[in-house]
Amino acid sequence: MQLNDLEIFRQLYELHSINATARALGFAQSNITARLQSLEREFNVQLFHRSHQGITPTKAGTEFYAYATAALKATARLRAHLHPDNARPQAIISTLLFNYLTSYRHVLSLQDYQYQLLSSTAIHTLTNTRVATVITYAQFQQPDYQPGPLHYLPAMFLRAPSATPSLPLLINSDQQCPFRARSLHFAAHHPVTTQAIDSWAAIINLVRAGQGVALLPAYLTQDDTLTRIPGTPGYRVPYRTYTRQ
Amino acid sequence: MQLNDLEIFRQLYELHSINATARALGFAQSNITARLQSLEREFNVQLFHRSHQGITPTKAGTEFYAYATAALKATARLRAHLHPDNARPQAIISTLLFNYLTSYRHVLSLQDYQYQLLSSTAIHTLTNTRVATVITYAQFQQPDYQPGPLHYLPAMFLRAPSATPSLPLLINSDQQCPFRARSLHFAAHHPVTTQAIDSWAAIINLVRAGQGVALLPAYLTQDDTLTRIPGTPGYRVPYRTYTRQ
DNA sequence: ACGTCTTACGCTGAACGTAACGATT
DNA sequence: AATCGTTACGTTCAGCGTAAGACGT
Repeated sequence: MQLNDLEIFRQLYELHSINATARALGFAQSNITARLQSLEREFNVQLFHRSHQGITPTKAGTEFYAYATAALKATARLRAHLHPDNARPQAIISTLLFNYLTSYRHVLSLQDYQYQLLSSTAIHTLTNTRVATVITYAQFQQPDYQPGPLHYLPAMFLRAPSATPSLPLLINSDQQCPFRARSLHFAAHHPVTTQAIDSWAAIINLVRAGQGVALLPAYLTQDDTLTRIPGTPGYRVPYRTYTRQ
Repeated sequence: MQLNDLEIFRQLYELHSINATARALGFAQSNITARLQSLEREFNVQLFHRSHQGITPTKAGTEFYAYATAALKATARLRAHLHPDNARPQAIISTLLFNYLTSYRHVLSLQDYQYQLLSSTAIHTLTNTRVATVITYAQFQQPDYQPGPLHYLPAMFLRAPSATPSLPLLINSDQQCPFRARSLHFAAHHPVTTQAIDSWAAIINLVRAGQGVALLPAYLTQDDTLTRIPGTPGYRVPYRTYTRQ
C-alpha cells in the first residue's frame, strides 16, 4: 500500500464515485478502479459496493476510512514536527499549484515551507533567488537548481452548475501563465468573448457566481459548485519542482 | 511512501545497520540504501547519520520512528478489526513461512485467518480442502484455487556465533520441504555429517545451543543469536499464495 | 444515449539485484 | 583484508493511460 492510496481512498469515500475521484485527482478512472481493487486485495476485504449510481462504502470501508484519515493526519503531523517554524525553508510557488498541492493533494504541508506565492511571469524573470524550492509551470534555468520530475495539474473549462450559456471566458493577466495561454488558444478558435482578470480568487468567485467561465484546475469540480463545460477540451498542465543545490 | 518502507525503516532503526537490514529482509543492501534515500527525499530530512560503523538515527529519525511504529501498529489493528473472530477464514501454511510472514514481515496478521500449520508434504498431498488460503512452497494444483504471485523467502546456513566448526547439518524430515532438498543437495557435495530432525522448533533450538547447523530463514540472524556460516551459499526459496475461487 | 464500473493491453519509470567503488578500521 | 555505505547499470513488473466492454437508467 502506498500513502497515495489512502488519499485516493479518502476521495472515493467522500465523493462516492470512482469517476469523480479520477477526475478530481487527475487519474484515468480505470486506474482508480485498479488501485481500489489492489487495496481490497491487500486487506482481503470489500471496501465499497459498486452500482451504476456510483459506490457506497461497506462496513469495512467505513472502518478503513477511520484508519486512513488517522494515518493521513499522523503523516501531516509528522511533516509539521520535522520542520519546525524556525528551521522552515522558503518555497516559491504559483497560486493554483499551491492550492492544489496543499489543500487538495496534501503532498505539500503548510509546515514544510514558508511559502511565497508568485505569478508565473514573476517566477520566470526571477534572478538570484536563494529559496530552497521553486515549484512552477515555467522553465526555471538557474545554476544551483536541480529540476525534479515532471508532474501534471489536470485542468478543464468550468462554469457554475446553474450558469447560462455564452458567458465570457475569464482569463488571467499573468503573461506566462499556462492557463492563460491555453485559454487564449481556445478563444482564438471558438466564438467566445474574453475578459482579463488579474486575480485567481476573483476569477473563481466570478465563475462560482455564474458571471463567467474559466479554465481552472479539475479538482475544483469536487464540491459541485463548479462543473465542466461539455464539449470543451481538458488539459494536463505540466509543472516541476526545482530544488536548490 | 510505501507501507513496506516503514517496515524497512523500523529494521534500520533497530539494527543500526543497512547491511543487517538488507540481510534480514532479504534485499540487496544497495536497495535498502535507495529506499532510505527516497524516504529522506520525500520528507526532506536526514533520518540517519552514516558512518563506517553503521548508521545512527538523527533527531528526525527518532521522531520518524515514533510515527512509523504507530502507523504499523494502527495497520495491524485495522487488519484485526476487519477480520473479527467469527468471520475468520482458514489458512494452511508451512511453519517457517508462518513465522516469517507474521512475526517478521507483518504481512500476515494473526487476526486475518485461523491458521493450520502443515508440512510441505501434507500440503502437497492435500485433496478436497476448502480453506480460503494456502501458502506453500509446493505446487498446489487444485481446481478452485488461484495461484498468486511468486515471492521469496531468503535462506542461508546458520550457526550459533560461538559454535565450533564441523557441527552436524540438521535436516528436516519433511520429504517435500525445499529446505530439506537444498540441505541434502549441499550435503551431497560437501563433507558434512547430517542429522534428521522432524521439528523446526527443535532444529532452531539445537542450532542456537551450538549443537548443529542448519539451512534456515535469513531473518533469524536478526537478533544475533545466529550468524551465517561463511562460504556457504544463500538461497531464495520461492513460495506462493493460493486463494480459493 | 449517457454515465456507471470493469477489463484488455501496451508503455514507462520505480524498485530490484549484480557489481564495482571509496573510505575507514 | 574486511566491512561499511554509495554509485552505476541493466532488468523486471506495478502503475499508468487509452480504449473497449458490460450493464442500468
